Amino acid sequence: MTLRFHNTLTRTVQDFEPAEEGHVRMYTCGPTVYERAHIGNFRAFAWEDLLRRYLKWRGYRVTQVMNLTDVDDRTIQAAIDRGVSLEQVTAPVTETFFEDWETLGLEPVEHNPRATGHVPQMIDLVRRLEEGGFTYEKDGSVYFAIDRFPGYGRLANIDPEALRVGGRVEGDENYPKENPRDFVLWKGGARGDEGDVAVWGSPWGPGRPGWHLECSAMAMEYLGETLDIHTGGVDNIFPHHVNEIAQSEAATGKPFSRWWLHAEHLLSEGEKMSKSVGNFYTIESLVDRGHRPSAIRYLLLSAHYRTQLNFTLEGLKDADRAVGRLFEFRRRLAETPSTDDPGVDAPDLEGLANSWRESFTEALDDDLNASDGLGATFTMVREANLALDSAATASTAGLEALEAALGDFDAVFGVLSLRDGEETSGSAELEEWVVQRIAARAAARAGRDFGRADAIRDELLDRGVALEDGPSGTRWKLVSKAD
RNA sequence: GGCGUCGUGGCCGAGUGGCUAGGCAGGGGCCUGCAAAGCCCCCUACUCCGGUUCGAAUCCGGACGACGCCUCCA
Repeated sequence: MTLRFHNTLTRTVQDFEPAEEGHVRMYTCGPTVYERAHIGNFRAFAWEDLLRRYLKWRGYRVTQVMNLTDVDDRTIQAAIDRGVSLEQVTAPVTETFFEDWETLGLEPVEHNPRATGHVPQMIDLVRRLEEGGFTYEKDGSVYFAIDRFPGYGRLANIDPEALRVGGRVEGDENYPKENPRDFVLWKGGARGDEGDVAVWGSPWGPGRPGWHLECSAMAMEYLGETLDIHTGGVDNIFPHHVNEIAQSEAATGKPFSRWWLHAEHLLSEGEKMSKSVGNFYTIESLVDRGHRPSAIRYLLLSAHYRTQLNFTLEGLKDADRAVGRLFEFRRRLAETPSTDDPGVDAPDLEGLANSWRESFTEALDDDLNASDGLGATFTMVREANLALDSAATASTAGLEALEAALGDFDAVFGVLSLRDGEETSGSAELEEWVVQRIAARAAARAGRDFGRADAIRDELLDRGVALEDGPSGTRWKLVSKAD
């Protein structure tokens, strides 16, 4: 089968081919850095990371751009409220954003342009639009006239005539538009309330760029005039992406992006996340409560990206167990004695690995069906466990094939590599103490003093250390602190 | 009002016109000094009402319910 994605432009699943063979140019709508991002935001970023990793695993070179919106109404308001500069608002938030990014094991993308660093490019774009006759100016602001762009709203399946005029638009007297459906490219004119928090010079006088403008300008700066894939959350479809298309295609006369992929929202405890309901989480708050990042990442990726996913703390616990199962399996592979004796490998481990790869590829090729891919992986784990139960040793080639399969799985899902870091104690003292207690317990068991042995095991468990007795002795692991 | 998505077993979540998703939880067993880990077995569902069909949870129609967007929220 071929790789295919759901394209919001056509509302159908289409075979995917980048314009340039073997090279995917991808743009991702990034965060507005006015306050710390929450897990809902990270559902989209985690999925985009899965998409990126899968494309790479399929052999494509990926050039991805994710912008940082560091100037908009909210960042400006925050700066005014606190009496600080825009930079003083956005710099710390940007820093925590990338901390969370790293916590979740998201790969760095090729470019993270800031809006404030690309104002000249944005002004250029507005000038092109002006020359093309798509704009009008009023009181130092420049607007895009949507009725001069045929096909406006196609992405969102919106009929421009039917667009309701909301009270919010009428209420913004700072930007009087000819047509309430038009959008601002350049916000100029007198904005006494904003002071000089965010002001750039332009051919139309001092002002600042509109939100939609920045993505088009930065995407074209780094990726050219036509992208292969543009991603974002469903809430961005209208008006943001509709407007990006309008201003980009009006300027260039070329399709702006060949595929538009949109992630559904994350629900929290059954309803939309909000601070008032108290179901609002950040990555940091979850980690502080003892949840493992690998579990958070797994949960965010476990449902198909085009379905609403219900995030619950119980679900997070389930996810933690599921990752643990994969982790245990990989550990078992590493501990299974291997042999090069060709007669030994009665269970066909290489066959299991191969059929996994086939199922996994089929699942992910189908519009990134992550749940199906996970299902295939767990099926391989169960069958391989069963095969290993029936033999004391396994062939080197078979074990290597399974390990390679898990490596491939993790190149895409990235949960085992996160768990690796979480399993180490990080404390030499703890480790030394654990080893001592295990030795003491072994002595008690040898003397058949099981009461004492169990007491030691409980003592370790209180410290978050679980023991497992196996043929080759006792091993230990850290348990989740979350519950 | 307009546009759109969705209703699957205790929970979470794939999928398909007839053939086991998967994870977690629960019950029984094997293993273990007892556990843990692992394996086996069980619990086997598709909101409701019509229709199409040899056969529908899967297609069509309707009802009910949930959710999202409708100018700057991933």
